Amino acid sequence: MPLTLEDIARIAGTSRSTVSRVINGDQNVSEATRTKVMDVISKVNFQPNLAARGLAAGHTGILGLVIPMGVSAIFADPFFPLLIQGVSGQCNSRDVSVMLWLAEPEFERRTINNVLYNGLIDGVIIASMLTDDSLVDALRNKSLPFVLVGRHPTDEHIHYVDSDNRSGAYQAVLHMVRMGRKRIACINGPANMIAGMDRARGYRDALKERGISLQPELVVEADFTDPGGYAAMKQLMQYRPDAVFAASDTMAIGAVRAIHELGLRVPEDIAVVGFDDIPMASRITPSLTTVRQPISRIGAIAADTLIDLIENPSDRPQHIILPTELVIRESCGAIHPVRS
Amino acid sequence: MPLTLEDIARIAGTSRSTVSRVINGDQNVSEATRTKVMDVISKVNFQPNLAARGLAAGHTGILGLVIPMGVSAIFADPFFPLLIQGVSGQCNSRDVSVMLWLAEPEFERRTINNVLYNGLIDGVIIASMLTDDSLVDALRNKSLPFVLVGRHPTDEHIHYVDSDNRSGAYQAVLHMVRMGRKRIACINGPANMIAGMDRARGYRDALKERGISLQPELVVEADFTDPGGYAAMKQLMQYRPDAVFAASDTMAIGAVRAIHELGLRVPEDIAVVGFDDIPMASRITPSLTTVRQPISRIGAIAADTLIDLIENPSDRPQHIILPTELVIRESCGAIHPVRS
DNA sequence: GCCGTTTTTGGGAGCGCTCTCACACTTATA
DNA sequence: TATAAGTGTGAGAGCGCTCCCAAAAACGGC
Repeated sequence: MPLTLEDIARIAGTSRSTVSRVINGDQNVSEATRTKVMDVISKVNFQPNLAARGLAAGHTGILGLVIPMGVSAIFADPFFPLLIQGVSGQCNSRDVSVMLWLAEPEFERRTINNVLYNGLIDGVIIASMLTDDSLVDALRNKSLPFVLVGRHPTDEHIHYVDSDNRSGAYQAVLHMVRMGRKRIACINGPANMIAGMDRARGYRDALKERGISLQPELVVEADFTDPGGYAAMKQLMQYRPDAVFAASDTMAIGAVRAIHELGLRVPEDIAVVGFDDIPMASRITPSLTTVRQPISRIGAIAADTLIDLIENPSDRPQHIILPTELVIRESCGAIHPVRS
Repeated sequence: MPLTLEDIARIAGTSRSTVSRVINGDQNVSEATRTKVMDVISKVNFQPNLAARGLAAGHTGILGLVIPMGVSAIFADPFFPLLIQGVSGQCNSRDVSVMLWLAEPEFERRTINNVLYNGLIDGVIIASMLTDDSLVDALRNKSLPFVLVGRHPTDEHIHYVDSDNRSGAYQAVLHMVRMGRKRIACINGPANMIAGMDRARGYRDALKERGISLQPELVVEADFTDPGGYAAMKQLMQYRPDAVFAASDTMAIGAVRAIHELGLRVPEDIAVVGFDDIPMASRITPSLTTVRQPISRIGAIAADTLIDLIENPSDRPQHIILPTELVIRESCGAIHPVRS
């Protein structure tokens, strides 16, 4: 049977209130009492009951992390694991616990209610990234603090953390233009994901800036998976691209496989640039030029932002965009000169 | 301000107790009262406060999932994501929430206390797989129900779910023997991980059964990562193996890269078999023969076992070993005949 | 030493729920 | 018709904590 505050108080020869003060770091406790109570606490390894604390205090020190599992394949991508890691790490050092919801579509309705109203969660991080997420809509009308991973396309009042997808894609495509590529294709993410939209925008901006007209047939939409990238590339081949920008490394790797299968070479025949810089990117042959985004840091900052927000609800909307970085390797033809 | 049971009772014209009965599915409520209360609940979208419920009932309907993050690289492997997915899915359908702890070493002490004593968690799934995990030791002396993912090497009273690592490795190695390989190397996992030990045992058993003497220099230990497999393979090459069994696909892929880099062919010169059947296994060239283990199912079954255990603490120790399956592809030379 | 302050402490109320118990009311049994 | 045995309901206590308030102790300045 676990001990209670009252038990500790009895052993330490003081009162429940004082023990509570010691645990919560209240200043108004004499040094003598504090050390005595601390001794008892560590001797019996006391841990206050969080349910009781949550009930009495009105907050629990737990934060929710909601990840959509619509495509279960999405977990094959290292994005979510890294995000979870970032969130969890930051929460650990801020003394906050993480509750994870992998929101499967059929449970979504229940998930929403659980997240919003059960009183266990002080706030929530939503890793949705859909342009029209019903969870986000539901949260907007509630008082529960929340932070989005991935910017919100319209509502300026929503806090979010994202990486600079547009600029990353822009740099990547610009680089290929500079390398002399003329027919640069784009394997885009799904249209209902904001990151996909932003990367497509960067692609278009780069072409436009260089006065290259956009060829609609050179842009195809895929689902961020390897097979998706593979299929998209096969489809693109008929239009004879000499370069391709894929909105994720996973798709880029699929695209490279498709290119090789048709007997063409990367980068000599077709240059390939991905997005994310997953570990695999540097290991495939040829190694993949890609746009690095700090996924784990996004998670950490989202957690930080949310915790600040919970402690200080009056904060102005936080819109944090982390920089991306073009990592040049072999697949874009910049390192090894073209052996045509 | 969220509503309480009392509010619902007032609106429905009944008492707090009756509303509580309706919510918890008590039989002794008249049909009329039940529907009336249900109507109110769904109309105002009432969600009972879980902290209060936890405090009053002594359990919360939350289960912990502890994952060691010692090696952060471990998350590059799809194992944990799939495990999380399995646990989470099963918990969703059993109406239980999941609290995730990525236990970083420096926080481990705190994690242990949080998990064991904070009163929020009804039970915990430990995905440790170390042969000597201090968390497991700590839990053994406590009354908190827990289930291990990965069998426990010594204590028969501990509940666990695991896949049949020994048999999987045994089948894999036996297969290579049958294909005529004479010098079969083994890239093993770390010695302090039980899965690594079991797979090494399967390797040894297969050799022994076929009367092949174990060559110690053909067995090296790596860390389940791709670079680890790559380095291990480089080291093995001096002993001229004609086949290699890697204890994970990730290591196998690293090994294949090492082999190719030295100008040798897979499977013609060296056959390779991995373990796990990650999605990448079927996509690399040559496609990887591997041992499939049902990771997501392990997670689901662990969750199920734990929930049963919480509801019925008197259960006898559950030791569930799920079967593994050899998936034959190109890298072992069984599909395409050896072009020597 | 006395009075006003400040620091430290203890007790009470109450967070929103569950669970036990007692009471009212119905139905079956003798 | 009286008694036993359900069925449905409400009130009360209490889960372990925080927070507020008032009392006690310690401190300072005259």
